[in-house]
Amino acid sequence: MAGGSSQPGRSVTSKILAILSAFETTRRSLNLTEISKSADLPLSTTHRLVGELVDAGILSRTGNGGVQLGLRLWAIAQNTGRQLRDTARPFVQDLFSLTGETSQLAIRDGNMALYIDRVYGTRRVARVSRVGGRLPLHATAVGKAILAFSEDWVMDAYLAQPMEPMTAHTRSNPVQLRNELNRAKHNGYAITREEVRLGTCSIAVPVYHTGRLGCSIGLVIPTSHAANMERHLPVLYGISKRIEAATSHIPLETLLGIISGPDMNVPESEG
Amino acid sequence: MAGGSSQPGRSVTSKILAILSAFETTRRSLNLTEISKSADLPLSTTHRLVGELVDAGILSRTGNGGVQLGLRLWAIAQNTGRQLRDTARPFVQDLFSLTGETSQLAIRDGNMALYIDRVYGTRRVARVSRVGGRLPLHATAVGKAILAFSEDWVMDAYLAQPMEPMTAHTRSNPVQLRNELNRAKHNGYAITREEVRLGTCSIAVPVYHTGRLGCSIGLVIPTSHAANMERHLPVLYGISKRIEAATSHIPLETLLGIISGPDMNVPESEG
DNA sequence: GCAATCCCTTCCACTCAGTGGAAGCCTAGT
DNA sequence: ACTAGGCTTCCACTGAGTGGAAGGGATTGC
Repeated sequence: MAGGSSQPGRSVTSKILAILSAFETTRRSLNLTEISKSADLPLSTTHRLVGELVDAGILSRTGNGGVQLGLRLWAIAQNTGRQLRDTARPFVQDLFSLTGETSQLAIRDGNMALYIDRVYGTRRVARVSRVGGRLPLHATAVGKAILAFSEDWVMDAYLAQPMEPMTAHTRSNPVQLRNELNRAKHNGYAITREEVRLGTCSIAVPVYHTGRLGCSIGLVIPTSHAANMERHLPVLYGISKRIEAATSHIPLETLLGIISGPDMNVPESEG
Repeated sequence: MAGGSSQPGRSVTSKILAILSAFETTRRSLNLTEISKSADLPLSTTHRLVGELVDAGILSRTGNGGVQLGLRLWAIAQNTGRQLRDTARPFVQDLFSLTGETSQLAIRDGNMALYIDRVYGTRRVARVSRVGGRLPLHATAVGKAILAFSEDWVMDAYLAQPMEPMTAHTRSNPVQLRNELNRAKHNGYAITREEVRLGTCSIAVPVYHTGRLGCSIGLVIPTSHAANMERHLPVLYGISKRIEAATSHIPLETLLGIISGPDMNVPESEG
């Protein structure tokens, strides 16, 4: 190839992924040069690949010479984990209607809580989590619920790795966190108080599937009226039970679309 | 290459797209052989590419040897058109809360209505449209609203091409449809009666953006109580106005993520 | 128990699709 | 007119990608 170099060991597939990943964090449109830097590809290669992806509808050009993710990609990706989202959504809506608080559904994706659905009002509120976004398991209520109610090896593996604090209130000490998770396990629910972001608290409960934890649902509540968050527990438990009933006939795998990426892997033999 | 053949003219990119497209229609997981057939690729090539995509998290393996779309792809794709979805969603929810009927938001994607959001209750109802799915513009109320309230060239171009009927009630005659669209334009809303599927009717109104049509919102109503669908018009107009207000500060392009794919193209000079 | 079927995985010699440096363009700013 | 930044085109080279064929492994049928 030109210059004979061609950065060996990189498959075309990995290059395409690198280009898509450039859009994983930002919601802006990017120009060629930015993509080429972010994907660490020569400009001419980026140019050609982006051109192909645009033709395919995976990416699309904006007016001012930028590039962003295309609707075709979005439409294809909508089929991922559709069963869980389609089934659970009305219940998450109910949760919002009954509490008036931002309602969320999350699953575990490796070491992160992946937000699958989110229902909120028109009132403008500071927004950290977003559908498709991830937050560390130890900082969020839905995450703590996932840790507390999964099989023991999940909590053990998670506590063994370093944990970044997000605010001054975030529990990042393994011993302290283990205590809190055990308490959550005993109580049947998890809470956070300004551990993701100052000004908001949250409360979450697990949703089971065939006896194991499937996902978790929770509320995000401004600190100003989070004094007695536990008043929402009856509703949370009720919705959890209803999601459990509505999803029980669907195998867990097709529900979640299987956890992806670098994983806290399931031990080879059963734990 | 082996055999020296290598189906020339197919870029790796196009092969990857072909594999992803295999999942565009089905929600089942597919096995290698099925993918290889659907994408029209040799089995060994499919095997290698699927392997790479699985490693990247774009696809994921299910327990029983199948493959389905991966969460990573879904998470990346969530950034597409996020502004419109995030902004409009609470209003679509309101629409549902106020009417109790399945509420939808759609945009035009080429010759199809692309469903961007959908809010519905827990009651089991027959479901044709789905988020990320497409239906022909002439068969749906949201589609008719899009045709009726877009610039004239859109309707003209659409009526010039053949239209498939979906039920016995679908308008597929261009003259008849043009009359109906003009009537819709005059009335300010569009309806369908069992034109997508027997047993359901629908009503929709346009949502404007800087004077032009941006998207449309509508309700799907079982024929059994669709006698006076127009009773919902005040709510529909109210919600439309509120979405208009909430999105007015966002440029149309970043809202929609630009229409992709083979298009009824915008005429070169302004029409 | 053996053959048939289906599907997945591995191998490997061939070669063309993909490559990326360099040069050329175009627009905007000074 | 000159500079700077970003986009597009060109093209000779070559190793990444290719796919037919053969090998496994599981399941079914008789």
